[in-house]
Amino acid sequence: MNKYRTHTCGELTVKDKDNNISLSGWINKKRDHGNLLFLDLRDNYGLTQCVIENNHQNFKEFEKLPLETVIKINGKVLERNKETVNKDLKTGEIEISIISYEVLGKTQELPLPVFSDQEYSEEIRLKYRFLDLRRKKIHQNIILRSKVISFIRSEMQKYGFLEFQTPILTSSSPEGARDFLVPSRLNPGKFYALPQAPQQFKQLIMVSGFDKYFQIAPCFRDEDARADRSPGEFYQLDLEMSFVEQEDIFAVVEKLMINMFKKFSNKKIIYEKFPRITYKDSMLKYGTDKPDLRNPLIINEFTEIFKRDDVGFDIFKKLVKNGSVARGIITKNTKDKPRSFFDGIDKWAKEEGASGLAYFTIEEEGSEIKGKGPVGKFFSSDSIKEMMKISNAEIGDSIFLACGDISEVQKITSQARDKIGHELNIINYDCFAFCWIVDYPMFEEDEKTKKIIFSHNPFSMPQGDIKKLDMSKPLEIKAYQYDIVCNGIELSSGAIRNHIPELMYKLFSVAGYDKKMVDEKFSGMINALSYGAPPHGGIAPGIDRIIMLIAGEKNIREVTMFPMNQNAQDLLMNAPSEVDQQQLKELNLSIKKNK
RNA sequence: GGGGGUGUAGCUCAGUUGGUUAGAGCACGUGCCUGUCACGCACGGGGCCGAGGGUUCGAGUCCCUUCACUCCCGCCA
Repeated sequence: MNKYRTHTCGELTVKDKDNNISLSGWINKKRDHGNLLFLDLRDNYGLTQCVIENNHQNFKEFEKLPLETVIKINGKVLERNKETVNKDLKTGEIEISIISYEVLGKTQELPLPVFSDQEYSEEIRLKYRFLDLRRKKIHQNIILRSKVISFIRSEMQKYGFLEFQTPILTSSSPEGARDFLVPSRLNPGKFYALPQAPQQFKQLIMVSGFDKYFQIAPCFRDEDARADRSPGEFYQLDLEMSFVEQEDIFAVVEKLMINMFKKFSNKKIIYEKFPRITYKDSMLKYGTDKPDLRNPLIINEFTEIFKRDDVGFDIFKKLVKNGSVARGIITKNTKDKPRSFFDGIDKWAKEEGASGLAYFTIEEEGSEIKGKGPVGKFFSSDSIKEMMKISNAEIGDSIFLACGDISEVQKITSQARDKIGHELNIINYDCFAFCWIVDYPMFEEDEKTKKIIFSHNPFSMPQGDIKKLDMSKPLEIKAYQYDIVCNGIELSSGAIRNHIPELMYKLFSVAGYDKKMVDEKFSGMINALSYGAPPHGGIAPGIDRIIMLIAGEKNIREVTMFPMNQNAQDLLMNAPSEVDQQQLKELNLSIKKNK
């Protein structure tokens, strides 16, 4: 028999009535009636009410045990009478009459209460993460995470994927995020880098003939944090398949996502066949490549309107003349919304750093269509009709307008979609809206340097006839590159890879890398592709974000056991920390002190 | 690197227009209480009001600097 317990705190029922049992766990809560004391004992599995009376020889001493003390209780299972049953507890029909007990782990005064639904500062939560993790909600989130990961493993195996590990100490790559570097003792002056993703390795696995690979892969990127982005490290479901096209990848991932979200969440999945939206359309209609499709609002292109002679909105007309674009959002039937609603949106836009949002409401006076609102008077009846045609707007709807350079307008209209949708309460938050964003451009122009750079992954396969690709117009080349987005959160990106070395050199040369540089920086990859590489492709959904969505959490720390804070510090383990001079010496490093 | 928010008891927070001894709930301590499940009641201990400087007769409150946490922008192929 186990020394500490015969049962867990979540399993005893009336069936165990009159049995002598023992439980071990934490004192979750005490209710001390002076001559009678109730104690809720908690472990990973649940809560059991234990009771002790003042005729017990240790009653006085027992009363003094602080919350969160770990104790073992020997006792007898009693059926509760009808009036005292607690329906909220699995074990609510019984209680344990305490015969004897033993303190297994004492506690100091708690820096944060475990039994409470209060919110605590991140600093205290992270410093005492082991206490925080005892709390119900986050404890359940972490268990959910474990279950989701197990589910992924078994599904992937069912689909015929093999799980492999890839190196953690690897080489620095010139593209992408900042690397974490690890100095090499045996190779003074040289560094390993932690992988930003196992990108090259998974391609090498395909070249090695393994056909279908997956891994719950740790990824390391030295970039600043966000609510949905852990600093330092995160996990991806990294997968890669040989002899496949884009559609084959989509089929596997859609199946996995739908099975997973259905199994672990009750929220509705709006589109079981994920809609495909081209990057170009997404940027136009939603102003971003991670649209939240729960929101019905759509951005409309109105630039041409401001070239008309019967539109007198001079600020926008002038901007448009100089190459700016004008786009707008229609809100349905908002003619009776108070002025404060419209001005609130405008004010908000200004706070977001935009020059504000102009607006008017479409109204009918007699048979005349008119714009009502601060800028309504600048639009002729015909021009409003044209805008209504473009946007399917009707009488009683309102139009919010932004004008500026294209990236500025995309940004503010995208944010305005969220803001207005939220204010109008037209977003159904109780569902999942997945979509694929497809046809990403291979290259883009760096806004500052005006250089041509890879827009996503340099290893992606360009679309079209490979032999006829026009490298003189690189910005027109699309790639077999795709993202999954759910509820406005980018879950993953992937691509069909370029497995043809000559084509790789060509594409790299467009981005300013000559053959020598490519050979040097990507020697492993290029070399491998030169010895018979299969066509292949893959994707890498972010595990942490998937769990965030399923758990309904807004912050990634709520689904991460031991996260770092925003400054990439681990307050529990005190990392990063200074190291001994001796360690530095062995690594051939010296620290330059900042003044 | 830039912008916003927050910082008051162990924890979560209140603190008015600058005004005398800085409050509440939980936790902790003492006492009472035999059916609670957020048990109840009474009493008590506990404060560098994030730190530093300034304005003022007087600063938790106003100003400046700085630190911490957080959200956002940049960044994240």
